[in-house]
Amino acid sequence: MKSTKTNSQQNIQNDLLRRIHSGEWRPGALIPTEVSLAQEIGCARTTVNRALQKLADDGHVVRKRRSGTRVALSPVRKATMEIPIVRDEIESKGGTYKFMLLLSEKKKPPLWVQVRLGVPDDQEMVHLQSLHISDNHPYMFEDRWVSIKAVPEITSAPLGKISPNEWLVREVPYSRGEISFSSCSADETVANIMETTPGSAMFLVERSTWIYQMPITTLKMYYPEGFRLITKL
Amino acid sequence: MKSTKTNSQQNIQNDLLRRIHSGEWRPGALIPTEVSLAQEIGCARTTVNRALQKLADDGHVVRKRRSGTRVALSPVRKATMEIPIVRDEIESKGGTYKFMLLLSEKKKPPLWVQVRLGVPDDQEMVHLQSLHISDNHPYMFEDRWVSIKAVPEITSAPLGKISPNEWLVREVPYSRGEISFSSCSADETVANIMETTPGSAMFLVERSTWIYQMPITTLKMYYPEGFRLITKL
DNA sequence: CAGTGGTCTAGACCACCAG
DNA sequence: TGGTGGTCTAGACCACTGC
Repeated sequence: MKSTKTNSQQNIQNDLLRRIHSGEWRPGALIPTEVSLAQEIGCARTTVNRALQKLADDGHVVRKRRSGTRVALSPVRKATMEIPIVRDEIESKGGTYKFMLLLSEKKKPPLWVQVRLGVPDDQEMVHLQSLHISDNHPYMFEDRWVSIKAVPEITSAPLGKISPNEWLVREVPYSRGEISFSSCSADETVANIMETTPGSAMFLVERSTWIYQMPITTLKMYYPEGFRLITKL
Repeated sequence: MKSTKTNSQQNIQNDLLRRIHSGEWRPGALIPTEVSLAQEIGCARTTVNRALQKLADDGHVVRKRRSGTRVALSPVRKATMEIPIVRDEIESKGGTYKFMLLLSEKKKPPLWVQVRLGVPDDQEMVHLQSLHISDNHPYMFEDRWVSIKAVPEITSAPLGKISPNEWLVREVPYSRGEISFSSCSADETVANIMETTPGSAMFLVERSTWIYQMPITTLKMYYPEGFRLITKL
């Protein structure tokens, strides 16, 4: 009747979104059932189901058995964001990437590492500090701790040539991770390394990974003020 | 042969993930085709397809027609994070939420608003500043601009009682949004409002929304140092 | 051109839960 | 208990792309 091209899942999804945005279905309102939508559109229920599931994943609708599908009350719920890989990030902006290992030592972990990863205080780890450079300017300072128990090969890895991150990503799989974003003031050490002034507002990304309960690595990444992490909704 | 329970998409997905994490398929390696996996597992190809698509969505594998499915080289690619709704955030921590409107005026937008939203400089907007409070302590400071053209009702909304965010979410649908995270130093105004010291490192969240090319609103949310946004990988 | 993933169909059965 | 979404099956055709 009114269908223009194909009954693709994408078209159906867009159509449903349009009807939500147009106000045809207000927030909280009940949407027709999958069966009736399929009849109206003239496609298989499976196709409608996939479209609605996608909309539910994106937080636009809320689905419940028996009671049906409703337009979400708070459409702003989730955002999928790309985790920046430093080298790609720099090179995609046209910069030249360099990396410098500043420190490599074997040491017992400080308190924040014990807390983040859940490791005992008497187990030695590898402590790495490195600077990521874009066009000869400091771009990000990385302070990393790696579990020797989980990754014994780390002690003989060629970390002068390849960055710890790229080495670990290539060599060590993980099953679970956590990432957090916050702000912090630059202490004197970090300020010196990043060529900024002590007390300036740094953007801090922390990441930890595990392989089935066994801690692998945790790190802090310090970005200078002005760095922005952007994502579409 | 070896299957234990059901051939659910979830089980298959977990099984495939396990085989990736165990090292059976190394990063960059080619995974068997959907057809052969379906045969091996004893299920329909559709089911394998859905499992693999999910893994691709999560960034664990990369799929290409004709060439097949490979284990991703950089398994850390995307993270879906929950966008904090201030009231929920506070109340879920057991705090008491309050909200205070500090400023409400009609004004031509400053440069940063023009840039973020793409609005002309001569079109008046509503400028709102409000403070979100947890247990009588400043929690977040919000600096918002709303397009009168897109939302004429804003001028008569009861913004003393309900927060601008909750009012907009309930009344105005949007089709596109952008959100960004960064750090900044507190200027004197913000420091006073948030009861912190000027120069301290704030965590800044900016959000803008549009409805089909028409700008609706943009805002900056200032969180104090110590605020962390956490997400699982 | 042939083999891979991408997706739609039609039908079926199941799980949940408001009435 | 009946109606809703959740999901699997078997089959089909299409779109892309490396060979």
